[in-house]
Amino acid sequence: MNYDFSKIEAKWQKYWAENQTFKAENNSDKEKFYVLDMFPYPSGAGLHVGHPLGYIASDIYARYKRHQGFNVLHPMGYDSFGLPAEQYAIQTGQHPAITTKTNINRYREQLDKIGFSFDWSREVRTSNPDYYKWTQWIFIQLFNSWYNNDTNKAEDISTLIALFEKEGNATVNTVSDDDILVFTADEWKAFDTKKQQEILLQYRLTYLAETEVNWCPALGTVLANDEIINGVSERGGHSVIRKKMTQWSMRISAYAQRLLDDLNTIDWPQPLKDSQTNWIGRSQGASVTFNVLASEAKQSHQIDVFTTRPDTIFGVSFMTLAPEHELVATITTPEQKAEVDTYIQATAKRSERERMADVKTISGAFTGAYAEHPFTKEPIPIWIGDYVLAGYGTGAVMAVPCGDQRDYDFAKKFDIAIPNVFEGVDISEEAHADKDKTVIANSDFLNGLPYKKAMKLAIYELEKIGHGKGKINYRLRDAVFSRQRYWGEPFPVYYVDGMPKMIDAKHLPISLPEVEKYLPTETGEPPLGNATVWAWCTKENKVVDNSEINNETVFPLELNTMPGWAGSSFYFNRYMDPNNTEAIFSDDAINYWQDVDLYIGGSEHATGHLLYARFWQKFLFDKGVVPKNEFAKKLINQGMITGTSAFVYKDLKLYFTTDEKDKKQLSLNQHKFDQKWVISYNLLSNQEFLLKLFKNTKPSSPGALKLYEKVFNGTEKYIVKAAVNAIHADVSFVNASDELDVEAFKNWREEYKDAEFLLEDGKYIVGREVEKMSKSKYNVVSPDSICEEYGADSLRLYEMFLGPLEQSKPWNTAGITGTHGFLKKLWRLYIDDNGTKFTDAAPTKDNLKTLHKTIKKVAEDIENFSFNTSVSTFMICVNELSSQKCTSKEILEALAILVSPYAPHIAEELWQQLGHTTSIATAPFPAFDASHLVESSKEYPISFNGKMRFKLELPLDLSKEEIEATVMAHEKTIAQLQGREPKKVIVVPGKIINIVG
RNA sequence: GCUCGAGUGGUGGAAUUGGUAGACACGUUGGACUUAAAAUCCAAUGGACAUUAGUCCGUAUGGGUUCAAGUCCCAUCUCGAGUACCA
Repeated sequence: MNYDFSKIEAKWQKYWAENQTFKAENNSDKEKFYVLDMFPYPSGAGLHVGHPLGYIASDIYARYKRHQGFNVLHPMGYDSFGLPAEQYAIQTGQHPAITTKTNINRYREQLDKIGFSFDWSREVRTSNPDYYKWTQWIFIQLFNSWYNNDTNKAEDISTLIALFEKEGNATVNTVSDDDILVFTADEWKAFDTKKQQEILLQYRLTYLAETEVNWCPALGTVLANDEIINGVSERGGHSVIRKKMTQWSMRISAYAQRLLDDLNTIDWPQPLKDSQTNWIGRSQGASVTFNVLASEAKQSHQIDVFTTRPDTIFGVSFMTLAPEHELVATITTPEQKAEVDTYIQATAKRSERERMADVKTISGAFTGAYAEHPFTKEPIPIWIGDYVLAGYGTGAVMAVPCGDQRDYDFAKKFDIAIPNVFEGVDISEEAHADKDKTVIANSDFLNGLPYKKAMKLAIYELEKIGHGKGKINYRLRDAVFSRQRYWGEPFPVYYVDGMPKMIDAKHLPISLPEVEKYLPTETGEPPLGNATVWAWCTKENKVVDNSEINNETVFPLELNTMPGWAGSSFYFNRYMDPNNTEAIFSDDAINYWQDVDLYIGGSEHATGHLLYARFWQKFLFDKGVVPKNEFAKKLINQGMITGTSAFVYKDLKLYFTTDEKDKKQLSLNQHKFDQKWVISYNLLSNQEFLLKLFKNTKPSSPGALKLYEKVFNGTEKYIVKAAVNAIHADVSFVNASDELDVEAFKNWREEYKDAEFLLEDGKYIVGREVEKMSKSKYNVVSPDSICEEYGADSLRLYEMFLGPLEQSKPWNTAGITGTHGFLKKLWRLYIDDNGTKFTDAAPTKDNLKTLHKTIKKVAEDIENFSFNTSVSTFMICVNELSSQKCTSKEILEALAILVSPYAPHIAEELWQQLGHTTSIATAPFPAFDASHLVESSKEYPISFNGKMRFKLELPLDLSKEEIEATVMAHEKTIAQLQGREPKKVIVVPGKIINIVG
């Protein structure tokens, strides 16, 4: 009986589905283990072999944990709201729900073929109203909360109102909007409801505010900071401009410190933690207030700055404001107005991208105004410059040119003084930004102090005179939560007199309305503005026709939708109890499953999904909804699988040179053939071949003829070089030896129908290059085709065999014959043409040694996520057992279980052939017994001066002295030494012997 | 620029605490079987020299520590990822 993988795999996939083998129970005496994959966005292109890499790794781990007796939760679902489906809808009119469903079905089909042990009864789709009901629910919880810095957690908004009623807002310690009006308890009570609501919005964890946003005109929506890469949109690469809009925002800044601190409590990759740390961007320093010197006509103003170097405050020689700073217009003197206005206009025109690309150009303008130094009372000129960002800190800096390179460059350019406040430091060439070992000078009371002490004292003195205080600043901005798109979660929000009101949670979900067109309306409103049934009736508590809006009982609904990250910020919790209609999940479910034990996914989500999900988890933790402050204990980033592109070479041109290095001659003396040639890879550097080719096709043009004469009749020796155009060939036309199926290629590309292929040894060999897997490079390999040709087990093994999980590595289908051959060999260990081979024979010593060596290594490998090395271990094991002619059932049963997490189909089949009637999935993992590995002797490497010269088998119970004596007496040792007396003999029992001298 | 990661045969990679560099595969070469092909099996395969025995070189480069370095330290180069005027 042969290894018929397609029959076996179909059989067991059906068995698992019918028997719900991998259904996880929420009530179990077993210990829980939660293995999670980042759920995919179901794109129209389907999966390529790179996508399942992480899923295979997590599946191996999940299956291993089942063998270890855990109750394993291993779910899968779809992040099914998103831009591509909507873009497609705009182009074709097809409802995104339909495309999304089609894509999901295709994904499911592909996933099923690979044999994952997902509990599909728990599938979630973020675009499903049963699911986004809870996205909306969390939004309402955020709206009804504020952040209390005293208790350091989110609290219900009612506790804030109680505070206001008792003592106003002066003493409230919170994270809120910046420009907050201070009021007393009496004033609060006197405010009308609308005013009160406006004030509360400034404190809520999700709030509506006019913010400067990243507007992408091409996509017709705003983007979050993490959706912009190098100043253009992550999706599509469209330009992004800054624009003021009223938007929902999430007050993630309230959690900045906790998001930073708790990174220490989770086992996540360091690079990922680093990038979150970076993104949060905590910096410690002080805020300092400068008074603007009032010119006669004007009232006094103050400018707040944030600085990390209050110790250098005596080095301030000017101030710089962002061109957008609100005070610019007010303080600019009439004489400078024209210059300032010109500058502001010029910078406004430059896009974010230009500004970023052009860091070198220093530009700015003087406002004519002066501020007063808080200590020296000296006047300080106030400039504006676009190196100061409006969005960071206060949009203003105190410039200390001696200690900051940007300030230094600015001062040089505009000829501003550069006072030196560092002891013994030369600043004639550049600023001195180093903090350590720096001693402050020329700074009144700070003189002679090192950086740290000066910093403390400066803050103390600033506080004393009321001109500043210690402050911690974060780069992390509040996250814009509104998108002007159709295919996203609707907000459970309606507007009364311009103020947002939450729909009561019991009326959720608020389902996405139908629209005629998915584009913005003619008046520039988001696509939901096209909906005709999109108003909230407070009497009937349902969505009604827009015509019923009377702003008394029926009100307009919010037109924005939520961003892509909304639905993915809590799905891991929803999997615990995904079909619950009463609650986001039951108490039993969350208390049992708690959190994710292992999360596997791509590193591209470092500052998006993974930061937002941590934020929501912390919020839900504060509200007592979830028991854990962090949702995933351990996280692994799988590396990308790249493609191995194949190239053919056309448009052959020859260059002649007399010297390998003489590049000048290369550009002269060239000859292009008229023939339509496609030349094989190795011929490109074959002198003999190229010369012959040139000789045989004697050119007709005078120039080329001259060259011909020179090369063949001249006295000088020429080196010939080929230049070609490389074009991609579909990788499916290329075999394991890089040989191109020329006929298939010709049929694929009409224009090469009559081209002449210059072959080597009768073959056309392609060039190879590693590139990202993409349709346009014709290097995409789909898992379906691999499953069809080699089987899912071969695919699973091969994906793991390619290399370490975290590393990126190129895919080359050629190598899969290795793991496929292994499975055949494994099969033959159990079954051959005459049927099953296993017997009740007692295992031999060698059998046991091989098995237990394998058990030990594989268990260690899985725990360390070193899946590639286990595959080699299996190969070694099967090679050894084969040559031992092992037929022992005891050994073969254990081996089937070991292999089962990696190659589950063949393992199930062998398990059944061995006589079992239940699935192998929960068979206990074989126990390791070290006694089988105990050796009595060791083949010692004998080194001379560190170089291994020969090996010697010696009993392990010899003492150091005995070993040394035996080795020194050995004939090969004597031969090596050739009469020399060794200086030293190092003996490490059980390891090595090194003879020095 | 800054931060992090990585450089090992023709290729993917192994070497877990400093102790036999190149496991395991792919590819290549030769052989067996076959009318032939596929499949399968056997052997060789880092480089150079050598009839053999063996010798020398070899983990990006240059130094260092050590009886012993792919592994530790210093410097340099190259590639990849993230980030980018963050005051």
